[in-house]
Amino acid sequence: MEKSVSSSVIKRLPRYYRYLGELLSLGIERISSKELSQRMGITASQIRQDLNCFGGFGQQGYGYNVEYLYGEIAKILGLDFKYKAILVGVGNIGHALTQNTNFEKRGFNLVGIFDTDPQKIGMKIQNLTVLDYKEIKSFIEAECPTMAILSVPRAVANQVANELYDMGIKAFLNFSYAELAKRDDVVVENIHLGDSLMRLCYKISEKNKDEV
Amino acid sequence: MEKSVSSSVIKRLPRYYRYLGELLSLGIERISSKELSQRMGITASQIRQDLNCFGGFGQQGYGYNVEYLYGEIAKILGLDFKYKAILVGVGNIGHALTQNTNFEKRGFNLVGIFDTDPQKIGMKIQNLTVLDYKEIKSFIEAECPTMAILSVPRAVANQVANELYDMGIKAFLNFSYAELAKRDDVVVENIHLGDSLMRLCYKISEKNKDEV
DNA sequence: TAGATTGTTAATCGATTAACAATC
DNA sequence: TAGATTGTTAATCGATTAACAATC
Repeated sequence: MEKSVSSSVIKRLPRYYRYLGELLSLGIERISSKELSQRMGITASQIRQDLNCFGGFGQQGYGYNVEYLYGEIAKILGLDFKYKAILVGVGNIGHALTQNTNFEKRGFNLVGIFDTDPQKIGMKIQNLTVLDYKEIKSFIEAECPTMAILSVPRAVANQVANELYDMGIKAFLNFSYAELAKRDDVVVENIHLGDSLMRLCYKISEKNKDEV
Repeated sequence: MEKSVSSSVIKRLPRYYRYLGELLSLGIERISSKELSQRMGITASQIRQDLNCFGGFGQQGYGYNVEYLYGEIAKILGLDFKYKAILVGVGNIGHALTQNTNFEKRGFNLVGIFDTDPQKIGMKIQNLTVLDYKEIKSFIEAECPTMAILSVPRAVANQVANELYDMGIKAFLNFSYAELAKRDDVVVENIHLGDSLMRLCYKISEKNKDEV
């Protein structure tokens, strides 16, 4: 029904949200697109265009109320509703995630952790106990989580994703180096650390070339 | 001197590299832009345009030799040269990184790990001992690392980055939630896990709207 | 040679920036 | 009211796709 918002805009939303959160914590009440643009290093035009994809949140001659806009972006992102999430694979990255990430602040509620390794099953992580992956089906049926964080080895990533899909999970945060097969009714965010390293490597190499 | 390649193209390079690596391990010798485009879910035109930013790696009527192209992209990315990297901050994420990431394959060589926490200093991680952050200056002077992985708390991220900059480090892989101040002679890759979570949250919320 | 597929130019599409009337 | 700044339309810019001549 609604005209869908371009992915370029979506990618910038969390960054706006972060900056506004910072302004808020600094006690700044209002901000103009011009000042925000200077802080963020983008154009004021882009900020106004981006925000107007979702509605008019500002006021002519005044700018934007920081607290209000912060709240509105939270609503746009869907952070006001906490989706249930499970973590599949307690590797180092999976483990690190549970410790570092404030899921609650980013729209999620971690409700279950799974692994196949007997050494890990039973471990306490945060306020949760690592469960046997064999129990995941009944768990999902009972709890109906929306999202799964995939932190399993590359070789089994697609198989696990398919199993979870069949159990009803249609959203993935994918840390595995595998590329998940695309499906129309599934949303995925990939975090490929290796790709980031390679891009950085490229940038360093380019810079060095220029200097020589 | 060279016309610089657009960042849209750069972003795709690691993905090409991954796909080619996979083809290589499958024993596939040659591939046309058409077939690769189908596998990757992009257009053949885009693949040819992207590659031709760097040179003509294919052959009319034949396509691309997988092994050759794989090697060429590695060169473009700079993976053939191993830049020395240090890890600053042995939080969970920092620790996880050292275990999971095959730095060698992505252009880097991890040569030092630093923290300020006495409990962590002296720990053995991989083949390295965690050193006191106080010693980092002399270490950098001796080893001349190119890149630093910043895995420190948000509050000190910019301060640490500035210190490292003054010691000569001009490339950062930033895991901290802070946004590093931009400098002309510094290259940065940011990994903001929180942003990925929020984007996923947005996508889930949008999907749910459509279904209602 | 005929067929296939590249490299490259031209056409299209989308995203960003600029401009300005509306309005607080 | 005058000044500031938005929301929005128009202009520009860049990236993607299509087309095709070159060539293996």
